[in-house]
This record gives sequence, C-alpha cells and structure tokens, in this order.
Amino acid sequence: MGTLPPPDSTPSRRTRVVFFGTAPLGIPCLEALVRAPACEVVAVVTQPDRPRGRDLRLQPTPVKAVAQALGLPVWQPDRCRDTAFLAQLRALGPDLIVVVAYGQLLPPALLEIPPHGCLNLHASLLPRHRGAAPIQWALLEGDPETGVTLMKMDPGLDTGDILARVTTPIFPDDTAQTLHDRLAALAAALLIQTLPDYLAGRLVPHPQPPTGATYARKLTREDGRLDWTRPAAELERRVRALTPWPGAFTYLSLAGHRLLLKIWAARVVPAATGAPGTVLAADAAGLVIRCGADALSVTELQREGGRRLRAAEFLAGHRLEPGTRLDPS
RNA sequence: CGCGGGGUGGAGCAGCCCGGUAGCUCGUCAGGCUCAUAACCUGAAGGUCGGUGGUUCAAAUCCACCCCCCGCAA
Repeated sequence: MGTLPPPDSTPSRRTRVVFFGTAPLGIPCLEALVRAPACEVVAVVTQPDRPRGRDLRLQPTPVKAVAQALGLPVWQPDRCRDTAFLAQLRALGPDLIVVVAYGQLLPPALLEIPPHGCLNLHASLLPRHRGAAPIQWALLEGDPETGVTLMKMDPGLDTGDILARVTTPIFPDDTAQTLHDRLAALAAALLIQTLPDYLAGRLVPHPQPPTGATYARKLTREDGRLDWTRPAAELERRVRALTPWPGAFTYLSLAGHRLLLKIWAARVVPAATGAPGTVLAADAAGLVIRCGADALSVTELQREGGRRLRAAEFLAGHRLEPGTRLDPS
C-alpha cells in the first residue's frame, strides 16, 4: 500500500469514501454520497445477512439492498476489527469513512486508516442519547426537540468531537417512524453541506460537553408492554416511541384465552375514576382505557393474527364491554 | 421443514371440532320519526364462504395441494 498524496495536491480527484451502515437510517446518506460529484463511494460495509422475516430466511441488510441496487461493492465482515478485513480496507485506500447506524464499534486500528478519518452521523443531540436507540429514547423521555450530530469518530461509543449538528422539534404526533425518516433526511443534508468544509480543513471539531450524556440502550420487545398503572401521557409517548418496532402491546382475555393486542395509536383523555387497565368506554371514537393518571383512548390497534384496524372497525367484530380489564396479571 | 393465527355480501367478526335453510356489529339504499342529527324505528339490496381437486345423497364445515394476509421470533 503506497502513501496517499495529500488531498490538496490533487484537487480534481474525487474523494474516495467507504460507507459503513446497516439500518435504514443510513440509506439517504449513502444515496446522497453516491450523488455527490466530489465523492466516489468505493465500497459499502454492512453487517452480515441475518435470518429475518417469517421463514427466518437469510435477508440482506437494508443498506446492502440499496448498495446492490446502486451497483456498489458490498463487504460484510463478521467483525470489522478482524485483521483480514482491516487489510482489505487499507488496500482500498479510502480518503474518508462515513458511518451511519452500522452496529459495530470501530476499533482504533480502523479509525486510523483513512487520512481524513471517520465521520459518524448520530440521530440525537450529543452527548444526549448515545447508543443504539436515540430516536426512541428521545420520544420516550418526552424531549421537546432532537436532531442529528455529525462527529469525528474516536474509539468510544458516540464520544467523538462534534463537527456540526442540526435540530428538529419533536411533534406531538411523531412516532419513531416519522421522526426516523425526518432525521435520516436531515442527516443526509447535513453530511453533504458539511463535507466540503470538513475536507478543506475549515471545520473546528468541538469536544462534547462534559455533562448531559445519557445512554440510549437498545430496546427489547418487553419494552413495548404497557403498564397501565403508569400515567396516560407516558404511555402515549411509549406508543409513539415504539412504533413501528417493537410495538406497544397489552393483553386481552377473549373467549377464555389471552390475546396479544398491539396498540398502534392512542391519545390522552381526562379520567379520574376506575382501576388502571379497565375499559371505560368502547365506541367509534376509541377504546378508552384507564391509566395510572387519566386515560388512553386507543384509536388504532391490532390483535395477533389480525391486521391493523381503527378502533371502530375492531369493535365491530369484537364485543368489548366497559369494565373489561386489560393485561390482567 | 423455526412456532402459530387467519382468508365468510363494502368493513370488522361468528359459524368449522359434532357436514344438511348464510348469522352478528357496522356501512349502503329506501321509507318513517324528529326543529334537527353521525341518534332512533322499519324495510331492502348485496355472498360461486381465497383457489383447485377429492370424500359424500349433501361441504363454509372433512381430506390433499396451491395462492394471499398476519402475530411470535429475528
């Protein structure tokens, strides 16, 4: 592997970029890099195919599917710290690595490969919500706003120096899906706007503030279980934070057995009486369930085996009398 | 062979085990009631019960294969 000439000495040469990404969040960034005239995406690194879907068949990652459609070379090392992979990457001679939702920590030996270093786009206002699920945790905690941070990667988990960031308000009806899509688009725009200045050395990296760091741990299916003793406002946020995955759910006893009930949309309505988990009303306007404080009017739901239905449609086929208890222990 | 649920008038469901007249909650249409209404009352239209084959005097229902949808799991 020869020494790369300084970028300034060959201004007409396109920047050789290797893109690391797995989840859909990175797709707009990848597409933007491919469109950028000053960049050449020389390879895409993504996680190995994993069994997914109803038959547990091996499926490509979302980023891989897009990369293949774009005709880009795709690499899928089991572990990106393996020396064989590092050698392969080094041989490619990237000027820059861009990482978005890749899913593995990059070792120092990898971070040192590109002359311009490794940039990461993270879907939060760092140092808040470092980690795997920043979008969901911003919603869960009721943050008034969130955003995307572009940082120069260091060996820590989302601890690198900040190069740029953009904020967006969290709207009352935002779900993890809508917020994700907005942040993904913002990330792509931020990357493309910032890249020329960064490559020209005109950006000063700022260390992350020493306080305010939180860790947004990965969600599990059990995080979706609604605890009716919690206040309705909190449960409403949880519904939006876990839509579409892993999904908020509860249980309903129907015809003698326990039925999984996914809650897709709900709003808070005032209520002062009734035990938590009790159905207060069930009509076309919604399925009103008493919570620890106030009540949740479920407007969209889905029983196991069934499709997603509006409350009125669901109730047309399922008799639900006021007084019914959900998720009985 | 990862586990499981389901496809029944326009929507959502019951009926299927124990074959024999197509049911419920809505919607639609017509009429009635009402100052009025998405409310209420009466009536009507609308279904080759996902497809193909089999068993049977007779299949939504039992058997075989196929197509499609969904939950778990990832």
